[in-house]
Amino acid sequence: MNEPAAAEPLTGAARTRARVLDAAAHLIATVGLTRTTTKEIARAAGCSEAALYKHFRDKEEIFVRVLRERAPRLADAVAELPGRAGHGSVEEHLAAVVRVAVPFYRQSFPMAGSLFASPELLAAHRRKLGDAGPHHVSSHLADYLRAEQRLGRVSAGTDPDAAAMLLIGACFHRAFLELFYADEAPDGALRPVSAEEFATATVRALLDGIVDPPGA
Amino acid sequence: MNEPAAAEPLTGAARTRARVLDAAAHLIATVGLTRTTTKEIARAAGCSEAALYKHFRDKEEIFVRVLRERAPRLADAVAELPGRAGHGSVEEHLAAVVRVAVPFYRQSFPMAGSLFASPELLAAHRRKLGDAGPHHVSSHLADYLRAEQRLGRVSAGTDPDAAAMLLIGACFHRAFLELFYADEAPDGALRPVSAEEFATATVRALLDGIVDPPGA
DNA sequence: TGTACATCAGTGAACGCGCGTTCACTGATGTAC
DNA sequence: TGTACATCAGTGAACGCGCGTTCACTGATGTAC
Repeated sequence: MNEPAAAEPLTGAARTRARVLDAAAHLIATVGLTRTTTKEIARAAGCSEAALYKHFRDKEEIFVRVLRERAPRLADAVAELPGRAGHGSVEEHLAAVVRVAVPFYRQSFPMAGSLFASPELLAAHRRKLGDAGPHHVSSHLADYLRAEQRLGRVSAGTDPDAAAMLLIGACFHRAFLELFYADEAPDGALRPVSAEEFATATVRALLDGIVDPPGA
Repeated sequence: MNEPAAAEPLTGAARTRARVLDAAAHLIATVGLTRTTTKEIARAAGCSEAALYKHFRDKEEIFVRVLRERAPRLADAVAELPGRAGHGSVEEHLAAVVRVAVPFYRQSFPMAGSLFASPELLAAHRRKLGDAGPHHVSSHLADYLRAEQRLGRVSAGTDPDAAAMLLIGACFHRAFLELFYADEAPDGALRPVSAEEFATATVRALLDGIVDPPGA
């Protein structure tokens, strides 16, 4: 969430506003943008449709606010990583990224995907992204790898941007596949099946590379 | 395309049908699912709205047929790769995959993303995917890596599924970023900027790994 | 303290618009005899 | 060959529905005096 959860419970008007955003975010994720109508939002938020217009100019503003105030921010979490360079193991840090990133993308995908269903929403959203754009995830991860590289814990020949893109990309694609197949994944569609095994196997593959080094 | 392009030019009814599917596919990719209405499809296809219903039961059937008959099939291209194991270089084969996969995903994303805007469409589509499901891309690539592994050109310790997921994931994420930022990418959002450099740098990072092997 | 007024979150009912769909119909092509 | 009929891709106009939005109004809360 972009705005910190209020310490004291929201009251009155602010509370209704928050319930509307929660309801809209939940509907987008579950029944999709197409069926997230003002009527359904109001019903889920427990207010009248007319009440929506006391808090938001129009329906599009509701969606834009959902994206800005209800989208989780993976980038912030990854941004802390460079500060941890040199402590713990690189492998463990990267596995932690995978464990966070896959559920994050799985949660964000329906909302992000719906953006492509209406490009005007996409444009409105993109312009208002400051340091939370989707490319910041891999670029912060690359920063972390550069820091470890300076410490000699990542090999000098590594391209940090490329390595970060490989890892984040794998998480992104994994999340897509999990969503796409929902509960009816055919055998082998998700390999490995368990999230934990996916994290360790993916990180290992990234660390080791897939060809034997010339000197071996 | 799922169905082979007819050698002889389509005539009469079949031609109209094809134009409707082309028009719908183009609209989804450009203005998004939300604004792909029957009126717009008809206008783009050069026929009346009523004519749509001579060829398709309803609007949903148009979308389903677009997905089945107009979605390019990356999986088929990658499926040929295992047969090439042992010829050419591994690096070059993988770079070729990246060069094909990024534009493929960039083209498919709006359509796939729109699926998440209406889950009923997603379910209808998923059920009718035979061997063209999105997970087949990485699983065919894993098959290729296994073949090279048997030939000793990929190291024995490599996990082919994990390595394939890294590479395909990077392509998938790259395509997403290119679309998301369209023509207004902030500095550093796409690194490297050129598609060719992306292909070579990504493959190199995958081949080499990012930590020095113990014996080095 | 009581009274008068202002503010504002919230409502039920109605509005108009654009959507997907259906209707009765046309005109071209094919076919039987 | 001509005539009668069947088929079917295609049309313009209309339909009803559900959508986003607006309307006049209510009732609770705050405030001035």
